[in-house]
Amino acid sequence: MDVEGSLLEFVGDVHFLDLPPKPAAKLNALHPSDFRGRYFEIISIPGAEEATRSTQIGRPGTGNTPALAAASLSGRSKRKRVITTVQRQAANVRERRRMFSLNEAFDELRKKVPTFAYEKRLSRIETLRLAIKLDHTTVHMQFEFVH
DNA sequence: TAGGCCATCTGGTCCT
DNA sequence: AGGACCAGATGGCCTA
Repeated sequence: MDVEGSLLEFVGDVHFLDLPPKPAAKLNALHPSDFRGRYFEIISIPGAEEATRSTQIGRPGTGNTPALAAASLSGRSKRKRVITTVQRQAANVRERRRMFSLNEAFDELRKKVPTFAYEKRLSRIETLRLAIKLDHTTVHMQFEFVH
């Protein structure tokens, strides 16, 4: 595998330096200050944190959503898990935290993949693909060294 | 303006 | 039961 050639594929697409903060896209967020993106801090929603720690989920019956239809097709239970607004907000907070940590991991990975001083930072998919290529190259080199 | 990228929301499923 | 994980949908930002 030609790593250098692979790296060249990313010319013009990569940047070592941080880009200015990018506001979150969704405007119907939970809170007016709920702008973050990967560069923003995760905020807490009143009530949501509490709901995260202690929640009650009602199960009043089944619905008829597309998702349920999909569940039906896959042979899974049709029982719908109904949650309150507060519980949904808490789940959203958890999901944002999860994605935040995922992005932190991506940032860590970006630091480990050698790139040129591009104008843009590596995208997530580029980071993964480059890391895979480098890993393959490393394995190949180790194999040749041993044999 | 189209396409790529990303954050967020959402609901289903998995797992403890 | 409830949190974690996942994927689809949506919409904003940016660049060519």
